[in-house]
Amino acid sequence: MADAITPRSEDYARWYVDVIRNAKLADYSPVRGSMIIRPNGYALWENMQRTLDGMFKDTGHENAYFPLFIPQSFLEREAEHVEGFAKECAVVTHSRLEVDEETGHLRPAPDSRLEENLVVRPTSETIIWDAYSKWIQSWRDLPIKINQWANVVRWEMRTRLFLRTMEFLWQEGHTAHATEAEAWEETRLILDLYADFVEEYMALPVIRGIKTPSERFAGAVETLCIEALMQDGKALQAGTSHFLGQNFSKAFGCQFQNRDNELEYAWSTSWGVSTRLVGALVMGHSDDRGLVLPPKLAPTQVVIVPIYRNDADREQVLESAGRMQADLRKRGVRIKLDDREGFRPGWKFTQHEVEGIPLRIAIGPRDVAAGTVELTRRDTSEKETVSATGLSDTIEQKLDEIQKGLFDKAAQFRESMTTRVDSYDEFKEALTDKGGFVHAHWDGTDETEARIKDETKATIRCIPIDPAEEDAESGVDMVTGAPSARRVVFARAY
RNA sequence: CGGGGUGUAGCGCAGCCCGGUUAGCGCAUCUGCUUUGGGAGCAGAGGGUCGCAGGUUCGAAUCCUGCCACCCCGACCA
Repeated sequence: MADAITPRSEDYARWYVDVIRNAKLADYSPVRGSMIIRPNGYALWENMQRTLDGMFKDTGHENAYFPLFIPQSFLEREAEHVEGFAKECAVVTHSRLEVDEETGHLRPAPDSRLEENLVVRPTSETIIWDAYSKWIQSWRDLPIKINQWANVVRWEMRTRLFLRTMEFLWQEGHTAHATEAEAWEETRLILDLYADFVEEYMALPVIRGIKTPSERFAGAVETLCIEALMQDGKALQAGTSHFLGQNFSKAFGCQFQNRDNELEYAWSTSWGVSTRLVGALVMGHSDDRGLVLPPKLAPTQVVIVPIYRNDADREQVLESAGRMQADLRKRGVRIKLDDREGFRPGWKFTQHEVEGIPLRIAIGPRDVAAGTVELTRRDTSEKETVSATGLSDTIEQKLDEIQKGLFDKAAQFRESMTTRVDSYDEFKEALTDKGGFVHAHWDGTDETEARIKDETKATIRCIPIDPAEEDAESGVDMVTGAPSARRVVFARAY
């Protein structure tokens, strides 16, 4: 069932796809660049969703749902927004199909041409701000803090499972505020929320930073982001939080009367994370044997594999296993008893490892007799025999250890993959030799940034918000020698 | 859009150069028996418009022409 997984060292891209397919997270669909998210992958997404959704609600946000179709003209309203998204939109032009008598195939019926084309949303700022402009009249109508869970479509040239698909699932938050300061506060609040989520639940350390103008969201005044490092030394943007200023409120005529009785355009933010996070999770922790999942997000945290030779053993073992399962379930542990017939224990072990279940309990006649079970950690392969009494406590403790262990390992890896350089030669050397994050001085111009990207394929991932002391000091640009206030973070990225 | 590659059973492939019985192999699937502490063994079975459309030929998976699709690598993007 599980085919061989290409080792990371041999071909990282293939390894990534092999892990996803063997762990049954996703499959290709008949349409290029779009994927089927299978139950294992969707369960992972649901766990992320559930956690994030709770965090949004705890910070005063409400969920709503805006339509999939956007009038084409809406996209024209905000100049930079058009430029950023126009070239990757799916457009609906007809409302009906009919059989072409000549070819016998279906075609859009010519007389069903829409009066105005509809765009399948690549993001929802426009349709949401059109609505907000109707809802907001007074400072008393503010703030509006809405989130939606939705799918969006961007007609990408090159796609990769989870990391970049033409249709993807995400959440997009859209808020409207009475003051600039409040909107900024919101932008920053969400950035920290995202960072906390990725670090605490996904067990991946992130850098919080500001995007350079060239990497900014189309239509934003400022884009904040979190950047994570993958095992092949490439960076991945894991979430963005945009301060939109008054760009969209102006584009959609959304004014309100403020406390000083003046007309003012609303201040806004938007922010999102997507199913790309599932890809980040895979790339961040998994190994050559398959998926490795942090317990806090794993759909199944613990699996029990019963072992027996005959019916008498079977009955005894299953009874014991059933009791453990019930105890752990009561504690809120997501646990599965794999009592499927027709699969041998060894086969189950391997399968559960491929699927990334953090902890395995094996229990056989020997254990029942001795009052023990065998525990095996997915992340370290560490195996130990522990007492069946107090098992629930042991398990909970182990799950915590795994969660922490994964974060520490990823943090250590990032540390070892972070280089601080002062010259362009050192910079190129660091990129070629080991990749990862390279901290260097930059003169702040688009030209230098573009030149470096052109010559090295490395982009400025962000200007860190909380720089290390060594990065906060001033210096000179490694390429042009012009003054630089501080180091910024470069990397080759997904 | 540029470069590379691949389309033959659910998956992975061989066969094609040099046309010729009923298109083959591994894995997976199904049945039976034996097994079960790290991917089981034996026996049997089912499953194919050879990507599509033309053409050449007595005969095409194989040769010719055209088309389509997908994957990988780059530029663009979450």
